[in-house]
Amino acid sequence: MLCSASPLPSPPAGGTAASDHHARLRAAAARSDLPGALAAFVAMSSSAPASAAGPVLRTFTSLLKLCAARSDLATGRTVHAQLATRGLVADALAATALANMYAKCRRPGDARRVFDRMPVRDRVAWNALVAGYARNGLAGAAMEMVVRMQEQDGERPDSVTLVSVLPACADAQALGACREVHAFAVRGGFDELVNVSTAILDVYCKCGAVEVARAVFNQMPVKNSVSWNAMIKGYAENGNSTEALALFKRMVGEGVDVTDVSILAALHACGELGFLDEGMRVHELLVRIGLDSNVSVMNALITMYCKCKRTDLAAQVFDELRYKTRISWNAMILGCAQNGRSDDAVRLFSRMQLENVKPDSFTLVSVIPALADISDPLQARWIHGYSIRMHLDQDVYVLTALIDMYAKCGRVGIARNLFNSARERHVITWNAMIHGYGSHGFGKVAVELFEEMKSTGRVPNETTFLSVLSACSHAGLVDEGRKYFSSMKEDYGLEPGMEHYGTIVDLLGRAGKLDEAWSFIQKMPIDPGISVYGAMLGACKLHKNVELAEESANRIFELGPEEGVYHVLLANIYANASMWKDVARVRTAMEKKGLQKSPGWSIVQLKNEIHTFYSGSTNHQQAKDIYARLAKLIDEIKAVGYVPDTDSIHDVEDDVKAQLLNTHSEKLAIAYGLIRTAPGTTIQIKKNLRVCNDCHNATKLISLVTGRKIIMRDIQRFHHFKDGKCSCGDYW
DNA sequence: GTAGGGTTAG
Repeated sequence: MLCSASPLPSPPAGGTAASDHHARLRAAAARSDLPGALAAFVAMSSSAPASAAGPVLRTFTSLLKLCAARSDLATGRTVHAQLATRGLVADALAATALANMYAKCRRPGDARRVFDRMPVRDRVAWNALVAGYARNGLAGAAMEMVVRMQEQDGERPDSVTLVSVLPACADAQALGACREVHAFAVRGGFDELVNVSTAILDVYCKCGAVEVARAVFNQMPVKNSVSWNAMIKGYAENGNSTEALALFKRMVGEGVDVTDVSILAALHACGELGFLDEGMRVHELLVRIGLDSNVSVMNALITMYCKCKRTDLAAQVFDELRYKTRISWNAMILGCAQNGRSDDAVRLFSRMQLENVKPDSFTLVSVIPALADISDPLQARWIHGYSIRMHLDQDVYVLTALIDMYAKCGRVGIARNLFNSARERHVITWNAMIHGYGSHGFGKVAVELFEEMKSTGRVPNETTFLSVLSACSHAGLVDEGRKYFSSMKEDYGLEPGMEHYGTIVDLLGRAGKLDEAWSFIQKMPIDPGISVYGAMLGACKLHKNVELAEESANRIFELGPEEGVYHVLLANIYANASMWKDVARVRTAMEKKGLQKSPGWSIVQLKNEIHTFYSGSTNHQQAKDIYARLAKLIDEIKAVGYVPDTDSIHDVEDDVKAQLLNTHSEKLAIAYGLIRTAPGTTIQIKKNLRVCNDCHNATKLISLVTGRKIIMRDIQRFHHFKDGKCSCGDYW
């Protein structure tokens, strides 16, 4: 059964046809022309007797190599069958090529079967199996094979073995195994080889030991582009984009060949750091070295510009891209969505479909948040149906985005149904659902879900805690919130971040425990940021505490906020206490710093249209009807006890104050919603700021006198108004 | 016949 590869069998007399086929096959294989090679192969096999004039082993192996490169399992199997009829499958060369083919076609089990039938296995065969397991995610098996090749066959691993098994160590996050391989490589002198040392430093990076990797890198006698790239990438992936970029610049400076991979890593780092100028320099460089024809590089360039908040520059690159891949579209859509350009994201998504580019889960995960932001229930339902038609609705990423979207469209019930029907749930899926409940004020349900999550063995992360803490805050669950905050570090070893501290201040502050909130801030192990003092300031407004408000505001102003909201908050707190001089002082300071208060707007969502209202806006087509309806509405709610809350307005007479209040954007939006919808229809409003006290109060009464349910999404959370009450329990 | 770095995600 054993067949030797050499000497080459000579063609039988008159077998010119067979050798012609053979020559054709060799030529096709050399051109990487698999169909051509296969055609010649089949012709040759049928025209010549299998025994004598059959193709020589080398043609088999080169054909198998081609199949492996193209993951063409069907052709690979044909070749396997031909080898079998000739009794060649036990040959070391053929079997190794076969095992390799199966491994590259994602059939490690078949690779193993071929391997097991080999009567004698040499080091190359072992190596092929190790590499096969490693590349198919079977890290444990790959490492085990390295042990067995030594124990079973007495084969010493060589450099190929090491380079093959190292990615498996990374996969398994096996730092210990990596150290072992490293030690072995040093003992055998393999670390002199650039590819071995590069693979070692790469695995150290992937196991989080970047500094060890750097030591290996520094000691390498010879480095090439791949070594530099692995090290740069290592820094970038371990959150050290600064060092990644520095190393990239050194690479350029030392004249090392910059490749597409180096550029990809550099762009990634620039994006992470938001370094637009550096990013543009990399852009120039990549054009100079002709990498602007490389789509992957251009896609990374789009992402870099988006991360630097320059969707305009990204769009320019995108538009000028001659060959766009699906990833180009995905990167651009995501960039728009993450820069608040939800409409553009949705428009691009439509264009993508017009141009017949098939979306994938990445596309949906990018466009669904944009639709969540737009909050149009009709479009929400449409994208859900679309995800189902594309068979992507059970993809965890997509599903999680859908849950989040439904919650943001005010449909927590649908979100929960999706959550329940999920075949697979990641931590983030739980987070989205918990956050959904919290934002709607269902703090108790959020807490129950959190408990269920823990009891089913899921490990919460920082975001889970943020969601559950914020849920507690919005529902006034102070004790639970305190408990979870300490559990974070004690039970899960998670270090609270600025946002967690801010949420606890919010929790305590809303509940009126201002002193406790203040001393909590004083004891923080990290320097409190604007968000923390901002939460404190909000609580001071709610509970009318001027003294602590001033303290908090002063800290905020020292930190240099970019928005005028904090000045406005402080001015309102002074106004409430009738401290008019202070009001004027804060206003002047705000103007001096050139800070502005963003104008408030509300949108009302009708069946398939969205209408935006600004405070006092009169440019709507039906403005007259709207103001008339609103006036009537105010009379109706006054009859059930509405008293305008003019606290937040000053400098003008009382009747003007009431007038100003009555033209708040949310009231206009509600009035329009009432005009345009049938009795009993739920009205859905979205507001860009926090809803004001007076509008909150008025909306409660409007829900009472009209018998309508009103769902209002403000910047903080959702309010469900029904029968004169709000789901937030007046606690927001 | 086996082999190092690699674009988009909640």
